Amino acid sequence: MKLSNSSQYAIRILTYITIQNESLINAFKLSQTLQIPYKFLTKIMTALVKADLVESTRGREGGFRLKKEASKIKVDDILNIFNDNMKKEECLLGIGQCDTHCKCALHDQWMEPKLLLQKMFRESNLEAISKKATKV
Amino acid sequence: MKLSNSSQYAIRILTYITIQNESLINAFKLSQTLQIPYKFLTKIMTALVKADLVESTRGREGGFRLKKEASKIKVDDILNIFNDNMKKEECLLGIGQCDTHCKCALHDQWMEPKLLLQKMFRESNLEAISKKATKV
DNA sequence: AATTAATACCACCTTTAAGTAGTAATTAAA
DNA sequence: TTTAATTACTACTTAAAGGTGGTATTAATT
Ligand code: SF4
Ligand code: SF4
Repeated sequence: MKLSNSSQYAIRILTYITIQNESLINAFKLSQTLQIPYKFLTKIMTALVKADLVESTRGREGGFRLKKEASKIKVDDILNIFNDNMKKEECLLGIGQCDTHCKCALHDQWMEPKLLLQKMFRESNLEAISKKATKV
Repeated sequence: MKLSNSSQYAIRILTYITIQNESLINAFKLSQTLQIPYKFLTKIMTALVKADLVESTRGREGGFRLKKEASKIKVDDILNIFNDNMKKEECLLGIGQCDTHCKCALHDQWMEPKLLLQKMFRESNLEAISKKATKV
């Protein structure tokens, strides 16, 4: 019942970049500040670049910045990259394909938290959540 | 954002045993009915026996039955076996040790679904949920 | 032009979850 | 007492996530 490390890291990275609001932040700084293993972090950054959430500048004095406005990047966009988002049909017991008539033992109780999680992921954007964070 | 296969299987197994309410059900029957790989299922059953949720009878005509009343077995008890329960300090972004003053970017939105999930796991018992299930 | 500091890429290693195989122990039935 | 049907135990294999290492590429500085 948790997000993958990649997703957790990615959200923290992007939140931090949003808060800093500098022209460019490099991987070493991110790795140090957020305590994420450098090599793993660069792997994640490459994924964020490929997903068009971040743009990179190579070479000396290079680094990363957001590619869109922070308000346009939703948590869901981040989770999608690592296949870690809460899908409409997200299933708690792994039987799948159920509805209100054909349902598993936990269906009823699962619907409410599931919807809240979907809502949180789909409606939260980086600008909004980065304002709330008091630590990254 | 999902339970482990072991937890999913275990909940389905125990729900099915509760619904059947037979004196003994054997692993082959469970495996067939619930479409769970036989060898993996027997491994899970051993864990359930060791956790005292189920008792077994070995040898010919043997099988499994609940060791306590269904109403006394909570979903949380099952998840605990596979270390898959929602702990009080369960953390979404992996920073840990936060409160309302020192919190991550998603803390506020995470509290509500987290509490609902805790509630679901801690307050649901096998008797109640097995009545709701229309499929296992 | 050479050096340095950065990202990109590719291949590998490690750990954990998921699943499989074989055999021993147990018990009822034949 | 033998056989068949069952759970228990131990060890292995596979797949996926998490993480590391080395080198190529890029670009500003010297
Ligand atoms: S009812 Fe249960 S098994 Fe069916 S899709 Fe929903 S969570 Fe999964
Ligand atoms: S505030 Fe965020 S990082 Fe801190 S414990 Fe809660 S979920 Fe984890």
